Amino acid sequence: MLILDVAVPCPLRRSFDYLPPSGITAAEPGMRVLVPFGNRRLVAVVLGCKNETQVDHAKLKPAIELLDTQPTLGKDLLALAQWASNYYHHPIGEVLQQMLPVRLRKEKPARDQMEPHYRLTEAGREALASDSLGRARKQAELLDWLSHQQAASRSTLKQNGFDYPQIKALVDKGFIEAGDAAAMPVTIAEGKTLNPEQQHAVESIAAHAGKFQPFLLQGVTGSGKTEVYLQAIEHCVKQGKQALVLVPEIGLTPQTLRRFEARFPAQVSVLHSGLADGERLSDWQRAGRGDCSVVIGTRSAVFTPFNSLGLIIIDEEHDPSYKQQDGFRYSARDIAVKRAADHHCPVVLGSATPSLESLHNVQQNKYRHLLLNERAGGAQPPTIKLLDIRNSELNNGLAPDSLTAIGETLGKGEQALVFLNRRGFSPLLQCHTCGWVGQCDHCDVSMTVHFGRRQLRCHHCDAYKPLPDVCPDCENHSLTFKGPGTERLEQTLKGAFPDTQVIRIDRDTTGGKSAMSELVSTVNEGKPCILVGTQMLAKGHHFPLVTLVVMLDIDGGLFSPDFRGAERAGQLLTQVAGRAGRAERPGTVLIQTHAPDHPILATLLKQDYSPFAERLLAERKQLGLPPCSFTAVIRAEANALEACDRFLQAVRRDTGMPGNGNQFLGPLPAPITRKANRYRCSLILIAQDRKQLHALLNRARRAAEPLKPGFALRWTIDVDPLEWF
DNA sequence: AGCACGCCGACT
DNA sequence: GTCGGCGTGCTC
Repeated sequence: MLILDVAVPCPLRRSFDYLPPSGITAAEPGMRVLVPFGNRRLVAVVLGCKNETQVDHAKLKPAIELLDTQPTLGKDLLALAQWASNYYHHPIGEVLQQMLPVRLRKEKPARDQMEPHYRLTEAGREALASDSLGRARKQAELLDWLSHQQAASRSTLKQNGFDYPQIKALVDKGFIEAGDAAAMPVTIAEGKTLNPEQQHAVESIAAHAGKFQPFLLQGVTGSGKTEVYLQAIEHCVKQGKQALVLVPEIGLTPQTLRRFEARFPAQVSVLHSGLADGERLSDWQRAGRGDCSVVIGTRSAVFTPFNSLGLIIIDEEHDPSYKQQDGFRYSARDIAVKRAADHHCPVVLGSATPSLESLHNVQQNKYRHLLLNERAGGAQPPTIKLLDIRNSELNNGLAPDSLTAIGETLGKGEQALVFLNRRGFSPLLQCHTCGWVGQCDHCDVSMTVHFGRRQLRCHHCDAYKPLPDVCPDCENHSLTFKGPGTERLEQTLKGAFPDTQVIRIDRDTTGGKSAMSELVSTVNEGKPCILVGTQMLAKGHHFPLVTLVVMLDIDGGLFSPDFRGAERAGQLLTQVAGRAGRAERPGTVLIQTHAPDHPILATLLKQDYSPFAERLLAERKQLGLPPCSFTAVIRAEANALEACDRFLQAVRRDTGMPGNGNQFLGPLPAPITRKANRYRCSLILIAQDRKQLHALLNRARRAAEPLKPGFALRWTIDVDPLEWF
């Protein structure tokens, strides 16, 4: 009797046995099946076939329908899912569900989505040369654009502002033709000349083709990491293999994308969250067929199927967006390294400010270190100055010296950037008469004032209410704003420099689809202006005319209760500093601080990230914290704090004594105890090696599962957590 | 996670 | 008298 072992997308840490659908006598692992589950129908994945089952035959149900004729998930991805399920202690069914593109999670049968690729015909080339399109301006633009690209898919054309009617018109005129991606010629555009450091990096990576080897490519801003990626990919593609490039969530800027597309015409697939499900599926399948050479994508792209994977690149590898922060809490960076090992290929982790994890791996000789210290075009590193603001009169967070410096910068016809990692007008609304503060009804935090919207908003849940005119308690007109946010800074700066454009960049001003790129292009028109923004400013985008950066609240990171606070602060500072000054214009970074003698700032002042990181690493070693130890967090969430605490106490007790340097921390209540009306506690597990951590987690799981908390209590496991709460 | 089953308060 | 609140238990 044929029995299917099936992974069902539900939070249960096991698979389920089913009889095959009627008429089906064979199924392969990796195929999707539609199964009855409880009283629902779910798309599940076949893990394997067997002849017998422990399950009572009366309970056994037949599957409804086999949805694939070919396995959707190949052996490699299936094995990766099993590995990830064990590593992250997450149910296999949910892991597999995350691997599938959204389209394939639904019960429609899979159909290969072949997206046509367009290229110029001879007639088109002549038409372009003779400028014969006349009034059809958009069509002429398309033709011109395509002539530089060799070929492009419909979605690529759409991304570049060309619509289907224009494509159709040109096809009808015979100026362009459609074809399969596979039939498109693999061409590679000429690369730039490399400096010796870049050359060495590319050669090292290329020399390890076909072998598993991680590289940490550490290069200061402007040192040309991308060119190294491109040429390493070129080697890979020339051997007929595919490359995967992972970028942080906001790192997929149009500039970056264009650079890849220009180099590998018609060979790049893009996978990111903004894509429509259909487009996503088509690029996913295209990669699986081997019809593209390069896949660029954010976190989930690490699960893209490949025909022949030859290289993985993880850009800005320190970026926290690689770690999924809910549900299946995987790290795309770590999974990418595992995938490279499975596929016997090199993997490059690139960053100007590497994570301590990766630097530790270099020290352990697991990763090879490639350094790029030279800045392209001989640009000078910025000068970093500390501004002691103790006892200084601040104007909404800005020190007088900062304002002076901004004025001087504008006077020189240059641009200034003011960085504050706090959006909104003010983080606190308080009554000067009775002391009332605007607090969230659902979380233990104060609400942020959003002046433009005349609202109080909670930054931890989606609560908001109208901004009161008088104190809700004592009805006096004595409400005051405590502390600045980016919105307030914008106002202050507009007041101080009335003739200068102030551009604010944060989540509130970049909400629209193209808002961000519009703001960026306004800045890069080159007129003197002041940029105000949150950490969105620190990533991805280049502002070549910014010569002054002012950082307002670095202290928060330095004294953060989170053990990664200092690492984050240092990375942020280095990245933001990298925004200042290019080529011929040296930059200045002003750091406002109450702790000018802080040793971490002192180390960073030398304008070198490496000694700073080494110092932190030594500290982590001494304290037995990651990456010098291995951690996991069990979090509990319920309507009452006591319930969480009691549950985690019980888990800790039933897990037993860890010993040998392995230990528990907690249960500890989260610093923001109540969030969206839920109370949260963490139990932290610290182990001396990976194996012990997993042994500990297995025991904890066995302890937690039968506890049946009884209340509406939810608990989760987070392996290699970025935060303890 | 869903979804059903089951046992106690304010409504036509 | 019932509609519906969410506590608890199950899913091959």
